[in-house]
Amino acid sequence: MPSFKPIKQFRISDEVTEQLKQSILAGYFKTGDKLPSERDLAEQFQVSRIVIREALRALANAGFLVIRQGVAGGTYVTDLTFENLSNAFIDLFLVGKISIPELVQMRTFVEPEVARLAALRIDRKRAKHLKEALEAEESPIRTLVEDLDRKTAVHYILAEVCGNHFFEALERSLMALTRQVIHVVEPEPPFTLHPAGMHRPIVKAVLERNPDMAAEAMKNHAVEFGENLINMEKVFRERKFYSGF
Amino acid sequence: MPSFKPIKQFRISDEVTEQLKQSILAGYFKTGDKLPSERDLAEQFQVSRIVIREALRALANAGFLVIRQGVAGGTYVTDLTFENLSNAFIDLFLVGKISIPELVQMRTFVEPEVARLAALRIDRKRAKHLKEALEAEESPIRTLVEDLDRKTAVHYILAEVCGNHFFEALERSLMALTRQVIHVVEPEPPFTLHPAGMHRPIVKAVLERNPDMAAEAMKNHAVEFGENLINMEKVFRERKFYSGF
DNA sequence: ACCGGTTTAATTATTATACCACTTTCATAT
DNA sequence: ATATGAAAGTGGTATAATAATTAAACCGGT
Repeated sequence: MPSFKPIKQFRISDEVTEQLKQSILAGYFKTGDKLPSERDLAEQFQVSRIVIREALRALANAGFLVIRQGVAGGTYVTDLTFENLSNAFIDLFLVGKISIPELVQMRTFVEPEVARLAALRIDRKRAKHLKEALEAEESPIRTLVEDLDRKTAVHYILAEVCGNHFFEALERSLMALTRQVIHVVEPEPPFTLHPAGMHRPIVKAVLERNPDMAAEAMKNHAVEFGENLINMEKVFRERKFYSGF
Repeated sequence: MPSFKPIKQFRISDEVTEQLKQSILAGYFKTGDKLPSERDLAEQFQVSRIVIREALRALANAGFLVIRQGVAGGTYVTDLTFENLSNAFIDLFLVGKISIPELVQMRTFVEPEVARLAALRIDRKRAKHLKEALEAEESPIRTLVEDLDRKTAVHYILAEVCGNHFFEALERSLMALTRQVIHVVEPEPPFTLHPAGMHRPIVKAVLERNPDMAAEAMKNHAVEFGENLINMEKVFRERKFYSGF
């Protein structure tokens, strides 16, 4: 007996989504281009405006489009960033599919390699950025968010320098996830988690173009920070447990 | 004069999306639960059905909900899978933010570690699965898709066994991306890309609980397969170039 | 008791229309 | 010149109606 394929019913809006996405991927619409208005698209596709809206919202949520109101508004093609990837990781964390120790293990494994690759490829311009980011870490902080921004800056630069967009995407997700963890756990004194100067040996090794030393330094950092993070979360759980009951 | 705070305008549907998402994350709706119908939600939130629909569709696209038509249909909470993560990676590949060599480099780095961890944690039941998957690889193939399914099975099992959901999620994304690449490039004879038996040394080492040997075997495999993949893509580009102009 | 068809009812999917809200542009008045 | 404000085009929201889908209940013949 032939194995019949079930009749797959697509929703009209999914069909529209797919066509629009393919138009973008094929380069028919380029970054910055404005798509026709919802009313025009409805006429072209011969469907109702709502169907068009659902398709556009789907692509906007996927990071392909930005939608603006107003007379000069409309739907514009935008450059796909790594943000959606990070959000996918964060969702997995929020539903408990990824735990903090698992995140720490991944960081401990991946980040030394990022540092190693960065040490192999660092150039003068990026070296300057790296030094500046390190200096900035040690100036007085105002808010927790600002502190985190500065502490993550070094990681971002290394990820960019490492020369592999896949590693860069992953590193950004690791940073975003870590920030999410910190945000959920709400540390009382944020200073103990990541004291200033922790990055100094890493940056030093990278600037000296010493891959092994860079990897080693990053490994130490990842292990130490990971322990702090896990402890912090443990304290948080206990605090929550005792206060909650 | 008092300093008035600007009224931040969110889209109503985003507000609804957020509330529903939080309800799910807080465990108020659990996997398998049915949300109220669109009409009921519209009444509860005091907004129109369209707003509710956009919110539900957004959460469905993010993998939190499934929507079914019909009398026993409705909106059901579903377990978040790794699929959205893979799709995010695939989108980045499709827009050219991740290249094939970068993918190969990541695989060459990550997969040996997955194999190493798997060798440390394999148990009897999983060992059996692994052996069966290896046998299945060598039976005659029917379709390209079926062939790919069987070739990826070993990787999936190892990813599951490795005991870290983050690695598992990443490994699945690597598989999904690789399949996407193969799909785009459409190899004429798929056999040369990944001959049967390639996984045998890896499985052997894992079953012997030899982490270093498992990592080494996987590394060799990843390098070899990666070279094949890159070559295949090169051939594809040239073929396309000559036939296209 | 089984098995096929048919009806029913609950739900989403789609359409149509209208109006609201936002924001740039530009003419007008001061 | 500058400020004001109307105009116009865009997405955002609301409402109402109809279509399509589908599980389940029902029915009727064998």
